[in-house]
Amino acid sequence: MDQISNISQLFAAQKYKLTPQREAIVNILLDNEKDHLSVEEVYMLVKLSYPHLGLATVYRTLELLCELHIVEKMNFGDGVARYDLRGNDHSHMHHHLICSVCGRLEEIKDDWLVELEERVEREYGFNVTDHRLDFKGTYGTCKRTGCKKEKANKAVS
Amino acid sequence: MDQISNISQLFAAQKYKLTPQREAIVNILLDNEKDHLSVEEVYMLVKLSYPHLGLATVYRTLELLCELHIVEKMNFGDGVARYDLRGNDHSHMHHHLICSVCGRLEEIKDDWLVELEERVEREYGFNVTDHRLDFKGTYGTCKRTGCKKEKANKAVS
DNA sequence: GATTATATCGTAACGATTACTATTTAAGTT
DNA sequence: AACTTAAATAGTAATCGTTACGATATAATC
Repeated sequence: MDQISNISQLFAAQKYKLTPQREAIVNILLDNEKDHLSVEEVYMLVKLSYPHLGLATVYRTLELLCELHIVEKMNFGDGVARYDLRGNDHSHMHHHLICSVCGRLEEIKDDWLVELEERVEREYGFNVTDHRLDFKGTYGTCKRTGCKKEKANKAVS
Repeated sequence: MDQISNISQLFAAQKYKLTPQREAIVNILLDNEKDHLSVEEVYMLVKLSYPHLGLATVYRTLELLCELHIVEKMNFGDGVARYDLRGNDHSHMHHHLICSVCGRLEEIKDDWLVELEERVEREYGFNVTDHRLDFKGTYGTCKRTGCKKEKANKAVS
């Protein structure tokens, strides 16, 4: 099933309406799946296809998408909330690599934490429902300031 | 060596002064090592022993401590920055368990990620300098709303 | 002791987010 | 189809954490 009708069903299941505004916002997120957009960035992009849309609606819609576990609200330390589309199973968040030279943010979509979660359960009596794993560091190719240009676009942490 | 003289040396090494205000703030952090205090909380606590201290000084000092890698600035999703004392080796941040029933925040001080960091290096050509690992979930003892009282104190995420 | 740099204080300014009121749109009812 | 009720949007004002700024105080240097 394609993403948008999948999401549409999630809305319906909770008696939420997939209004044109909400659909426009979801499409922006799908079109920029690789990025971690801020509210302001979503707002700018969505205004291209839906000029009349208000900022408050973006905030409300992203909050709703969060509640439905379609996106994850994250904070990478740059003062704005960023939103990350969850996978189709909506189970866990992916892991992140954050380059401190160029600011690039890459995702690891596998779940590397299965074993550690079992260990947490065993040793701490703690049942894990979600996790967050970020690595900060540098790409080998970035050590010689290879990709500083990107930094302006998405400064992170 | 005790913590405060250790920190004192770190200040001196970078030609920063350990003023009475800064020392008062550091002591609050040491006295509440287990917690993850917000700026406002540090401000309230430090005012008990140093009533004249200003809020801006708290912000500046915590920023400085961050720069010296004595504390780590974190964001658990409740809208305020929180600060966590790093270990004595100042190498890596600890992992966190965040209970979604009671809001409790526990630390795992071991580093469970050595292997995964090697894997990141190998598979992604990414050299890790720091990491962040949070688990969200529930304690077995919390499943029956065992400790809701604490929630008011430190709502997280 | 004069000079210069560093740190603090209090508050104003800023910026992201939330709250609020009026208006619009959709859904349900007779 | 008109009426009623509920849900969603728009625009903006208010809130709140954080940062910036000018004035003052403290410490270091000569």
